[in-house]
Amino acid sequence: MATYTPAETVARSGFTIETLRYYERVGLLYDIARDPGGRRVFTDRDLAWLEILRCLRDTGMPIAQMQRYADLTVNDGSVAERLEILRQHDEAVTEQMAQLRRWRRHLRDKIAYYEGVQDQGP
Amino acid sequence: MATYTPAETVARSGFTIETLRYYERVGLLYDIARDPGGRRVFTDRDLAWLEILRCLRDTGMPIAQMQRYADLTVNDGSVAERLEILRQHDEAVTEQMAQLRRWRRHLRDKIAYYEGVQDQGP
DNA sequence: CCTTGACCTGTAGCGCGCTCCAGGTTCCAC
DNA sequence: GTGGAACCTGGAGCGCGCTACAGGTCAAGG
Repeated sequence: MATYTPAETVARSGFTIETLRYYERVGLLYDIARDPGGRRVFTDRDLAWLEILRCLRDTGMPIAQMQRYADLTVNDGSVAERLEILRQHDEAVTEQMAQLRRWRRHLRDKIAYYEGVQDQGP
Repeated sequence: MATYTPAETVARSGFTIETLRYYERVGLLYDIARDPGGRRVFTDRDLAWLEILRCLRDTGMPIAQMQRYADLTVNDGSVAERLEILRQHDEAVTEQMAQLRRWRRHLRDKIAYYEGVQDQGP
């Protein structure tokens, strides 16, 4: 199984090393291996998990809920509850997108208004 | 012209009174009238402006940029620059929506995977 | 060897966007 | 005219999600 140094993991995950350490501390990363010198050794499994974290984070899931999800995953918790979390989040993301669409319409109306003002000159 | 008490403004704008006071303090609200007792009196113009602020805020514009926009608006600043800000923000919102769409696809793949796992039973 | 730089742990601090006092006024209903 | 709610100002505090030390270890190149 391929392994990755912290620097490689930073490059591949897009998280900073500080964020990775922070995530490990707060329980979003678990069982991260160490080499004999004490340095972190990341695996493909870890990178896959980091991608999930990035997905959840970048779609606005709070850390507390990510912790819940992480806990269910590491402790072989209920698949049903994991599904529940993901489905609810999917709904939240959909709602977020709808909201953004509505506001963008607003924004574009405003832009059109200013374009009209501009055309009429000062 | 219709006027509104702080409580009415809270109800109509969706901001808390604390947020309204904060926005006034940092320069996002300007020339808010006072009644003889010193209380704020909001007008339709203020409510319209609050809706713009809500649009910008809820689509992720940082306060510093809202301040720039507010400054241009209150001081009759360049319409071209206001347009520039709004257009850039429109692009940012569009990018944000595209990102969300991509992540949602991811999320749904994950959900489908768990549904498969669940069907196979324990 | 010695330097250099990536990495470690533990802990403190920060920036953003509010949010919450403290201590006081004003208004309205009774 | 009294009680209570709504409001005021000024300033401190908070929650989130990192981010930045301090002080040290380890590994590789010259």
